[in-house]
Amino acid sequence: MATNTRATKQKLAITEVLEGQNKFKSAQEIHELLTKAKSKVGLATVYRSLQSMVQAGVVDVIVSSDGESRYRACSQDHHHHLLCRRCGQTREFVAPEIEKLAEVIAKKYNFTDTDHIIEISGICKDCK
Amino acid sequence: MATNTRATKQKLAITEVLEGQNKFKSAQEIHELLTKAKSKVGLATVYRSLQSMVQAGVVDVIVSSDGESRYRACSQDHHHHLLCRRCGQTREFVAPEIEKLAEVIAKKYNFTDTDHIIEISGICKDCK
DNA sequence: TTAATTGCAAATCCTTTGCAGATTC
DNA sequence: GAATCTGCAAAGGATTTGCAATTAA
Repeated sequence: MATNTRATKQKLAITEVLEGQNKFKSAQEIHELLTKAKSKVGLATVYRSLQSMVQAGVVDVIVSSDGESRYRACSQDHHHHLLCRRCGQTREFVAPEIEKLAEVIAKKYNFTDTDHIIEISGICKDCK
Repeated sequence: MATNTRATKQKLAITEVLEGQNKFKSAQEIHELLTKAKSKVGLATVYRSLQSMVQAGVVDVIVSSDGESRYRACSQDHHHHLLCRRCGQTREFVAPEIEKLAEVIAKKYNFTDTDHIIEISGICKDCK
């Protein structure tokens, strides 16, 4: 593939927006953020840029359960969510042990560049 | 929603097809299989049935990297998935340690009746 | 009977593409 | 100046939805 990549205003703007986020965002959301930031970038360009950034390894993607791809600048500390099925409240938590285990499991099956989704749900004490 | 579910020929046909598979299949593939098997079932019905089956917990779903959902009859044991972001191949794994950790974390925040979603993604060795 | 389910086609939603003009190197 | 980008609008592909007809209970 084209290992070539030119530094354009659009790509810089996208990179900037991505770095201001700590959660995965969809291409459409990124496009909205750009618009709000007065950077006019076409939606198609957002998609194309994100694509090349993923290939270049500077951006991470995940596909959510509704089939939408979500992007985030690589290597940031991430956390996970604990969700109450009744009231919808969420809490964030960090669990280094789980991170490590996930890594070990991936390695066991020869997977690299790993990422993971861990969501725990239950009934919180207020709803009990 | 509707916890009600009627036993229709269509659902039976879908169940039958699913049970004859050991790999995740997309709704469209399942629809094709049905057609080949001389079971005329509308595509919309396939989607709707799969949806309710997932809710009922008798079918597993995963979303592949191209945004397509794939379905498979649940296997007995509780397991998780390792997904290759590039080719979409999946492997199942069981990790009692993770189960335990998830439980511990939930308890720490006073959550009960817990459940969890754990998906690890990466690039498999064939795609590297 | 009657509420759930189906099939069809139209409608959505996210994403990709074709192409002419604007840009970067 | 030439190879890449961009923007726009049209095209694609998966999934959903409206609605009248059908069917299970």
